[in-house]
Amino acid sequence: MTKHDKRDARETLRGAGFRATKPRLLLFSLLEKSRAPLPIHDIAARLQRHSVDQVTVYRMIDAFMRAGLVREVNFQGQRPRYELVDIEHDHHHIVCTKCHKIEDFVGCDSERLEEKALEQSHFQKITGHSFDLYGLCDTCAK
Amino acid sequence: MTKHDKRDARETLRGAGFRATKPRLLLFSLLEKSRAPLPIHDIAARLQRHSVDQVTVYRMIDAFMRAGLVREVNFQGQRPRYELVDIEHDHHHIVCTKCHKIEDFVGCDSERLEEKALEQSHFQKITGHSFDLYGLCDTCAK
DNA sequence: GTGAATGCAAAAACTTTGCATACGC
DNA sequence: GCGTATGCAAAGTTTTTGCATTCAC
Repeated sequence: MTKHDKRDARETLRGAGFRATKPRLLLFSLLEKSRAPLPIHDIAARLQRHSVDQVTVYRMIDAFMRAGLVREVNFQGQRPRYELVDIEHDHHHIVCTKCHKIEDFVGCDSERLEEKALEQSHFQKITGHSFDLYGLCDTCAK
Repeated sequence: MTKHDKRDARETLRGAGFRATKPRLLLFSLLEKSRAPLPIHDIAARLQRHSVDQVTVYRMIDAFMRAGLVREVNFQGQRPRYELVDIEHDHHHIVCTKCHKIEDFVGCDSERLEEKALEQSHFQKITGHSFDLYGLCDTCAK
């Protein structure tokens, strides 16, 4: 993590009305470095080395979600995972059903489907969506 | 639940290699009648009136999932829900972010997206997908 | 200095496991 | 009758709550 990243994290936190505490900066850094969304368990395990309590992880994730900094992702048969929200690089996930490897992909044009759904349902407005694929990665398909 | 339904449930269970026990028939009936997928908590609460234990609910759901009779559905910030698999009437869900009402919609042509994802990723094969919408229902949008 | 945020302890909620009994076949 | 499936008890996990202390501002 570079100085630049650290300053960004600080600013983002402050901007969202948070104090830039050590546990929060560590969580930010961890999520930034992680290629895949992480479950609470993993986050807590890694931050424990820095004396951050599990309870603090729950509270930080909750606060970040409310502030729109973090997003929850749910995969079949797994506990919820969390990742930083990156508006400019929206993406979806593809999960290997065998080894649970996760990769990203972009280009889910859900607009058409949202329209369809509005016609079919008693809903007025769509505010979000989730779209995930399951399959076999190179290694597991062999 | 009609006699006809009951016979169907029996046959489906037997066909999947299960004994048609009272708790299983009750679970089947409950899921059949339910318009939305149900969380364990709800299922257990309703079957408790018929002296079915919570542990049995966990075990039945697990067994039915392995057998492909039941599918798990995950919504943001909620515990997993379960619904009967109905191959002929595949559908997706639209969830109200305010009152948590759930409706179905059909017509998610994911083939194109699956192709795109395969090109972008190191995956060989897509075996499934999940697609859910979030929004405001008629009542909550007012 | 002040109040938001944290750590620690404890409680609550959720899920799994073990085993004796019941019941579908 | 045989063996799967269940209920009950108990253990194991995960998540939430309370409160005194710490630390960012």
